[in-house]
Amino acid sequence: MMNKPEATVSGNKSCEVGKSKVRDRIFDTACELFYEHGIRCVGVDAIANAAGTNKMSFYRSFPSKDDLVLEYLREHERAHWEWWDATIAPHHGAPEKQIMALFEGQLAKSRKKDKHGCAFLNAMVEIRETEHPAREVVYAYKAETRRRFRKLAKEAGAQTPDVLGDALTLIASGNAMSSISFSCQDGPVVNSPKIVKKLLEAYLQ
Amino acid sequence: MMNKPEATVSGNKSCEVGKSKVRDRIFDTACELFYEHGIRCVGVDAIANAAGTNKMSFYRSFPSKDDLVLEYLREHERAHWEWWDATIAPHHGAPEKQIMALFEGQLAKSRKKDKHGCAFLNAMVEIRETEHPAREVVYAYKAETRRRFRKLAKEAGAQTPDVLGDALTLIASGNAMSSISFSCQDGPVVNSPKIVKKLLEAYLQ
DNA sequence: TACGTGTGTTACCGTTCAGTAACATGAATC
DNA sequence: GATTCATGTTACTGAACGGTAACACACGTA
Repeated sequence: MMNKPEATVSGNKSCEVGKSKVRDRIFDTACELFYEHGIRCVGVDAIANAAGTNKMSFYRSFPSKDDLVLEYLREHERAHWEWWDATIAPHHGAPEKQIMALFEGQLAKSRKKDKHGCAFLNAMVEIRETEHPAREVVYAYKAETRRRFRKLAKEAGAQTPDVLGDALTLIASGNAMSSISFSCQDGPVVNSPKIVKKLLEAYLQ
Repeated sequence: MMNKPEATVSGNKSCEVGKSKVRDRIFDTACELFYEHGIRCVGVDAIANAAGTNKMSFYRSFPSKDDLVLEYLREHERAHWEWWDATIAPHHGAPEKQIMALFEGQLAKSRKKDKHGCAFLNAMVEIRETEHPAREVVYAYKAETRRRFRKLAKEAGAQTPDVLGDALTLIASGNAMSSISFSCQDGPVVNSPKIVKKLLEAYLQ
């Protein structure tokens, strides 16, 4: 269980161009199902069927469900930082605006699709085996979030950047949590941009 | 599944005095195991064995695992509000102090035993069936938390008590989330009292 | 034509888990 | 002593799930 695959298929052309089509379909389907219904609720059979294939093809693409879960989290991680970078990019050199953009973006996302909370936290709750590699992805994600918020706070000129950074980290976490535990349309997340603005005022003189 | 039991045993003495001893042992054990390892990870057999009994005795006390889960959450709810009331009681009439006491208390708890996040949120992640009664307990808990923080903010004299209340709600949620996703000793939660103090200063003139 | 490769299909295995049936025991009560 | 009631014990059912074996087919390429 949980050993590195190193490619079951090794040197064929389709693999270099775009991996396998079936594999992609399975992976995309799994990501949706895992986020919407949870990791443990979604079986291998269900994923394969929803992807229009079957369990055997699943196991030709992924050595185990655990490997798929790990890949699912890594993909979430990648997409998240891509979103983060794209969100702050238009305000280069203006850390306060970057921070505001992040929280407005999070609010916008919470209105659309992120109805099931934070994929990383959900994974943490569902996977309790301490040695499971998925947990390290989550730890890394949380640590990186904190680091980035503290960095932004420092760039914004806060006297206590670590404290402001942690405040932003906590608000962001709280937002993610809200989206799963409140009927989404008017949870506390709607006030988070206002709150963050106030925090910035308070901590930047 | 999930029907009201209305007491399998009805009129014996031991039931009126202290319910059944076995039942209590099972329930206490289940609460610990559910919180530590998650609801889905802990089977009925494991609970019964850890409580020093067996599955049959379990099913004589609880009509189903789902009923036990529901009771587990209600117990968490009861204990939480008991803690809340006890925490703010010494500062009656001083809402600012009450708020600070809550967050200092949360920090103290996070240092001790709450290493596995928020029991309600965890349940929300593990139980995805929308019709499951456990979800309503969580919704109620979150709504009540928000209501209480907004009330405290109002009593403290905030111009925008709903916004300050939501800020406190978000920080508290973020704290709970931190305890599951950071190596606990120095997550952002350690700065939460400072942050809350700053928030109070900012919102109360 | 022959072959390799990716995929579909069916039928399995072994395990875990919620829940039940039937019976045994031991202590208190009448 | 007979009854009652809570509890223990063993064995079972049926379903879900992760994972595998064996075989069939279709298609492109040499």
